[in-house]
Amino acid sequence: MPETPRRAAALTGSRYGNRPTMKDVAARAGVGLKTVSRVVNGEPGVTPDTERRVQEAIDALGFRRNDSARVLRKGRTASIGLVLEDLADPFYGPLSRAVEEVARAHGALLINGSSAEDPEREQELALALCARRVDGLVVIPAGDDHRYLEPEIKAGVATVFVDRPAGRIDADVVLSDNYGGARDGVAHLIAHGHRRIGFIGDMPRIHTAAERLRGYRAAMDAAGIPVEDAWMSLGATDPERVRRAAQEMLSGPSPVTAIFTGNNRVTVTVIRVLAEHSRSVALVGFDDIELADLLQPGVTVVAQDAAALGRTAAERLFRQLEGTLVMPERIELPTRLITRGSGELPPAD
Amino acid sequence: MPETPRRAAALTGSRYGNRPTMKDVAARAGVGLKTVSRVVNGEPGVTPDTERRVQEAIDALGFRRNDSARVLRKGRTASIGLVLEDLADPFYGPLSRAVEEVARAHGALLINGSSAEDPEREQELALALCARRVDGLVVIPAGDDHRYLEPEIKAGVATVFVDRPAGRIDADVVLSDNYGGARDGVAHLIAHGHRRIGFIGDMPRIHTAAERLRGYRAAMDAAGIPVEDAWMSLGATDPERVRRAAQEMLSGPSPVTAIFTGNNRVTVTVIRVLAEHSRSVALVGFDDIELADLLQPGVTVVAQDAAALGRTAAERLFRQLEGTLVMPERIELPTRLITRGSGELPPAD
DNA sequence: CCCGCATCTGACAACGTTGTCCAGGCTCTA
DNA sequence: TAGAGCCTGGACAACGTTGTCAGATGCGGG
Repeated sequence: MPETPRRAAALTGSRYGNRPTMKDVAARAGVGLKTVSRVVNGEPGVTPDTERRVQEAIDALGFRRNDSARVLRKGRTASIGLVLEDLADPFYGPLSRAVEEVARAHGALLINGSSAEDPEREQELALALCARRVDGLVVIPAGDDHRYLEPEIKAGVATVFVDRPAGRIDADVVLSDNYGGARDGVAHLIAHGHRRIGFIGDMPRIHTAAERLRGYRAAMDAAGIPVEDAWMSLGATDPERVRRAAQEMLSGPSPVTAIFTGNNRVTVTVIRVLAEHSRSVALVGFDDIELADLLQPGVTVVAQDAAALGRTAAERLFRQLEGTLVMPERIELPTRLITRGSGELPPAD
Repeated sequence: MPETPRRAAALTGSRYGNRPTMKDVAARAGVGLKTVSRVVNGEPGVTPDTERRVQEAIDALGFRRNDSARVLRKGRTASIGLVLEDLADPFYGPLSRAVEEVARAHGALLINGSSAEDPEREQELALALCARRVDGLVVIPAGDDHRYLEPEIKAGVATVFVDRPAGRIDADVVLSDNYGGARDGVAHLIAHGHRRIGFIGDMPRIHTAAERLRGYRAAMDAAGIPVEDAWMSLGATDPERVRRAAQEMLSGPSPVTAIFTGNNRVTVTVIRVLAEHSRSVALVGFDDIELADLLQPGVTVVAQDAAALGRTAAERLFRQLEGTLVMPERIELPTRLITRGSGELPPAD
């Protein structure tokens, strides 16, 4: 015997000590295998007396049904996958929670992972979830090509994209009105007398960033204000870059009197920069921020409803699973301008 | 035939259209089942030519290994469960993400769910995860009796509790130093001249809330300050209750000159109350808050490292799985006092 | 030319559950 | 009391994979 028993056990992977199975319960209760299955699943056709005997055996052995085997047999896992960008981002917390609540209402569990804005990692995660045979997938895309999901979708995995559209495939999408929200936010600044307005956003390859920039341009166009290149800055949202970008806009030959920020992380950094800045500068940010109302001045924002995004997407997912849905659809949720002071400051020049 | 084919398919749950299996791949490649398995798993002993044929068949059919079946056979799921209180709470985001990163490093996926601070839901969730045969469980307890997990732990499910200790069972626990942190925070207020200090915390049945209250009392005791009942308020952390509690403390016969808040949600509400309050009141809060530095004054906090809690717990979990751990242990992580202004205000009476 | 050995391949059982189907026992009625 | 019909219980196969083991193939040496 080349292996100790212990090592052998580790190799064959029989990790679960020796968990009792239905067979064990059946033996102990003196009934057939299928009868135990019936009791466990609350199926009819078992006399109270037999049921009691089986239940006693279950309790005595500490039996718990092995859902892996169940899944294999039934073909449905009662679980859905959520691929998002970063669980730790306060924007995705409520979204994630909303998806979870809908899943729970349908008796499903939620498996989730962060792509860290890396398309390759997104794909890896999504495919791992498919290999687990999740019933459905909610994806916040990091990449812009999702053809890798085509065979999965064809094989029956319900799929909904949120926050950003799918790339190069036809699928359900739930989005905020990024274009309209940004446009209205910038128009708000223009209405308060600003003309030199800066825009700081995320990398342009990210759909939401591009849309919000488009909204900014549209509002400026509509007001007949020519946009200078120095007023726009797109790129990574790390504090260093954003800080530099803001400082440059504020100090150039034609410094901006207002800034529109493209997402919550940018907004937070710009607030810091403005707090150190001598001149008063107006600010409107995309995404709401906790405590935004308590700052001096309060931060005016274009708020999206993250929970509604998640809820809508998950509900659509389960409707796909019910088979009542036919054509992929694009659903756009409105945003809401919340005025708190920073967006109503007059131009100071 | 009593059912239409379609309905029958729904009933038997053959959801996955007809996904190709290894058998299909084998047939198409003209090889044996096991050979396909070998190729898929990168096992040695397959000639390059055979491997190529198999690979072609895999690509042609769009085959993807069914991990449910694999799990059933191998006994390990390469997934761990995380039961937390609320995914949407900004405190749990980073914790969750940290657990995920460790899981990822070990090739495992993360399944998570929120207990909503409901012991019954915690149990339901934890047991559902065990039925899925997760390899391990990270639990942020809502309840105080975890004997229901005993059979699972005995059966080999690695288990670590975080943020709060397990109830009535012996298990690994990773905590912040709630007692010491609160004590130091209150001592900080005392050092700045306060004597009438209020404490607003979560429900006393929650371990962290009780520990932080204990820290408050210890600091007051150490300074020889008798605590009045009206200075302490424990209960749900909804804004209405907290608001009322704060207002009462500030307006009684001996109003407090400083408040220590028991967690992030309480702190946020109290900041709002103080912003409306005429007299200047000092504040130290447990848990850090985004933008706390930008408020006027900045909010002094006792910060815990949520990511470190998650990371430590998850690492311990995987060490349990490796079998290198023997005795359950209690790990306590230090907290850090961050002074920003609100905790250094002098008493105004 | 045949044997032995190494290498590659495939048949088969098993994982734990659920769906199908049939057997046996019971009750009720004619 | 016999037959019909219902109710309960159990034997068996199947889900898709992996571990075991034995068979097939090819090569080199005696």
